Amino acid sequence: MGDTSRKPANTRKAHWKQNPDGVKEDILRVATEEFAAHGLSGGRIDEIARKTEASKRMIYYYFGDKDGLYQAVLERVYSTLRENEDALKVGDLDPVAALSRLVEATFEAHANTPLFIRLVMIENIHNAAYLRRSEIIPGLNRSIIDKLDDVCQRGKEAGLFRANADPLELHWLISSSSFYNVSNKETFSTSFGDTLYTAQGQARLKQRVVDMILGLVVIGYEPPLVVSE
Amino acid sequence: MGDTSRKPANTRKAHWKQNPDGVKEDILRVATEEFAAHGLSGGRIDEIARKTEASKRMIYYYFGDKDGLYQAVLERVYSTLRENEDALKVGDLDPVAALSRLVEATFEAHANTPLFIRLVMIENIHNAAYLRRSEIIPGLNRSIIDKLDDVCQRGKEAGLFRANADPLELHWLISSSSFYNVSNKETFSTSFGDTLYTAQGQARLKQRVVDMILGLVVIGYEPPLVVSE
DNA sequence: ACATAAATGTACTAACTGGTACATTGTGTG
DNA sequence: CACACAATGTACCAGTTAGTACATTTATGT
Repeated sequence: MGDTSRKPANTRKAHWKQNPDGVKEDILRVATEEFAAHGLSGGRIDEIARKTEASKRMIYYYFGDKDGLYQAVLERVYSTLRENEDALKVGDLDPVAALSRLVEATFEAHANTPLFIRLVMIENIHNAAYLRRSEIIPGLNRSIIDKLDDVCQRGKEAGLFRANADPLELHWLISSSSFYNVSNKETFSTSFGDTLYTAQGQARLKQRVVDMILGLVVIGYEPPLVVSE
Repeated sequence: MGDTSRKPANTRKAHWKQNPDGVKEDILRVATEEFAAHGLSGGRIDEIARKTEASKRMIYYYFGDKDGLYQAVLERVYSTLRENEDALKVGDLDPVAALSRLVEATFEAHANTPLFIRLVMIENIHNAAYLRRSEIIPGLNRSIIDKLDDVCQRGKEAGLFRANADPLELHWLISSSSFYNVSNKETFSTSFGDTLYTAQGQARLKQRVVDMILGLVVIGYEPPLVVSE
């Protein structure tokens, strides 16, 4: 093996380091993009193999089959999102400010994770079949409900919130706007123009969602009359 | 093989009537279900051919290719929906009742047309590429905006509505909850249980959405304190 | 009736795509 | 150092699926 005689053919990894987790992670990263872009049936294993450092062989080695890979992608994305949720602390804010902050944070979090949104859209197309099959996901979204519950209780005790304010309903209401904002951006823009999807439009929408939620929950709430932009 | 010598083999159409529109419509009906169920890439032409009275040959004869069929499905569904929208009249209601009715009707219309919702979800996965390519769809959803605009103007003139109430924003807000309610039913139920998707839950959600919108628009609005269920 | 075009049936194919068989290389362990 | 096992590369296959070639039947206008 003289100094020049060694020609490793494929330079990128002349000799592979044993790093299964790195390989798995790389595959998952690429697969997430592929499935988010084209769906489960539209996603191509060969395309994932082409874009990853690993090979098609390794995809099947670690994830079994296409469904297994999709499931792993789904679980990974849900986990990532839970971590984000957990990071948000509003315990030291007064109830109204806390609720306001939770709504804004949810709206922004959705806007910042379009890949997640797309995967959830796709999963709904599959009637949540893979989500249901998952063992790690049920109860994963608990933390956001807990936070809303805490805020609601504090708000009610302070006599600021209506008695019928319900954490689960609130989560649904907040999520619906936040999710739709990302999921239906393209069809909505196509039908009605992109006024609501400019920076100003998005800021205004976010404010409206906050106003709606506060209006529903906070007794005697009057939205700040932000007039001209 | 009985005494009756005439055995038409396939009884359903011993000799076909020339009825191109009927055939096209039949294909579209079946294709709508197929694409709504499995998406564009997941939908199978052979499966559509099997379920329709017509044959695979006729699908290509009338619609060219898979994309053409999908596009036709999309346009047909959007058109149907426009007709539904047009049918709704709220001109003779006072502004608050009219807005309330528009929200309820939108919520219900979405709940009643899951196939449409699924196709829009799928179209968003495709970044609205086919919707954009359509020549008949732009401006098709105009009528709902017109209705909201009319109601807003009447409400403002009567001094009932806030000055910044905006028809497009309102449509977005109303649609978001109505759409999400159907589109994300499966993942939401899986994560948080189906309390909100029982008959009572749905009625309550609908009421909440109405309350939110009225709270945002109607000056001094206080939601009716529907307490116990 | 007859020509012409529209509508339909049958059988086929070319390409794609998920998945696998088999050989090989690297790594930790006794 | 040898052995077992984990990790990887290469080439391949079998089933699926969109799309087509070609022949045939029905309606229609003259």
